[in-house]
Amino acid sequence: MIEAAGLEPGDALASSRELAKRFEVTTPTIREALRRLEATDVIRFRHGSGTYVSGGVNRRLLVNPHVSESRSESVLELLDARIVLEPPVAAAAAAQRSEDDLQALTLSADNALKPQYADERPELHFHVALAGASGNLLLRETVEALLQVRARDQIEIRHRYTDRDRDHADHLRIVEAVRDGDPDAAATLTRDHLVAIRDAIATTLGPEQAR
Amino acid sequence: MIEAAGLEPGDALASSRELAKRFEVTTPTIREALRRLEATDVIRFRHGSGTYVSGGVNRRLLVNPHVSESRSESVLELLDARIVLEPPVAAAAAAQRSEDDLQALTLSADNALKPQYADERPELHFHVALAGASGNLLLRETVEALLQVRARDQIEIRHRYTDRDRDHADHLRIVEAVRDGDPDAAATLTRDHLVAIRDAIATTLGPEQAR
DNA sequence: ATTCAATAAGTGATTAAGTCACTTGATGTG
DNA sequence: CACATCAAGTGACTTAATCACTTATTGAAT
Repeated sequence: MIEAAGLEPGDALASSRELAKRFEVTTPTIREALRRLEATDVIRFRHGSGTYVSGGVNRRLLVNPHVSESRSESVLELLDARIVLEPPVAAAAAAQRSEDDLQALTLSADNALKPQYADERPELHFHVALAGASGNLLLRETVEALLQVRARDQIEIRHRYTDRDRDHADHLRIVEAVRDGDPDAAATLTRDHLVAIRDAIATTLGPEQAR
Repeated sequence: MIEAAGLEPGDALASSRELAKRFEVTTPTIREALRRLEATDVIRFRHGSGTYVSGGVNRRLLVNPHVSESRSESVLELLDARIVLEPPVAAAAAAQRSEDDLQALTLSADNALKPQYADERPELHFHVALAGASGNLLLRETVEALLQVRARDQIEIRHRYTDRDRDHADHLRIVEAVRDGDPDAAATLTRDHLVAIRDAIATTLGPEQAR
């Protein structure tokens, strides 16, 4: 129904009672269906207000909200994965980038200085914008999903361990490489950037957790 | 509760009625909670039998089951993404592989000839096993998730367009490179392998959809 | 002794009608 | 014009059932 009506994030759904009538079931049954959609962030409930379409409608990859962090491994595992995956994405961006992508990239590089927005507006996150510049939506979504893994830790890291000026400088260098259409440089700079973050965290956590 | 009890995939949960008592809510409310868990494949219902823990408990990345394929892009987008992401994963596997990984890899390379199992037992899928050999669980999960995107199409492709003998030969060469601990070769062979599949599909679909 | 159909208990699926909690915009007052 | 009040609409949840399905047990026929 959301698709047929062409609803976009922010739009309101009909009320549970209306939906129940329309689909000829009772409200508890409708709620079960809606709860499933809620779990994958397709919709969101706002008590007393209504049910609204959320960002998940356009997101194919997502992080399982029901897997607790205690069940998953260290933050370093995540950064290791990013070190493997993101450099080639940066290279693809350098090979494919359009004018619009470059603009969005520059914008997000500046926004990196105020990380509080990045959590709500993923498109402003530098690494997401970088993946977006590859022109492949799925790559962008993959990076976006990875950044949601252990999101709490990642925010913590950005706020505490990261040298923001250095981060910004790194980002600008990557943007330059992408603008120049230099895939190798983009990949190398991205790798170095992530390795630096990884090392900073590894030393902070102490050598015993560094694998 | 699943975590606290240490339940694993296949284990049964208490009945809705029991859960309702235990959490001091009524069954419709319990059902809403369970539906959320169902949406991310943490549990699965079997009418008349019970509710069982499913594979999603250990899966951090997953494909949104509520985003229809019509809303997403072409299969080629997916293969392009895999061509970017999987070669470096193969390289990481060549750098890190353990004896166990190599054994699992060889096993899955043989199983590639009977693709029907791959859909139910992801660990037997060659590309998943390859990512697993990197030693990084998150990389494995990422590849696993990508293979779930447009799963129907991918099965179709494996069954119709793929030259199984050639596939198998490609896989064996990749295994060799990983065994030799040669990251560059592993990456190149993986890229070539995926590009070959991409090209086969692109020509089948016709040039008009090849971007 | 074995096989197999009937059965009963347990489980998920859904209904029905209602109450409570919260949000929001309209209303009216100071 | 600012601000408290109110009412309608919405999600959240309850209660007490019934229906549909699975499964292990039972018991009769082979």
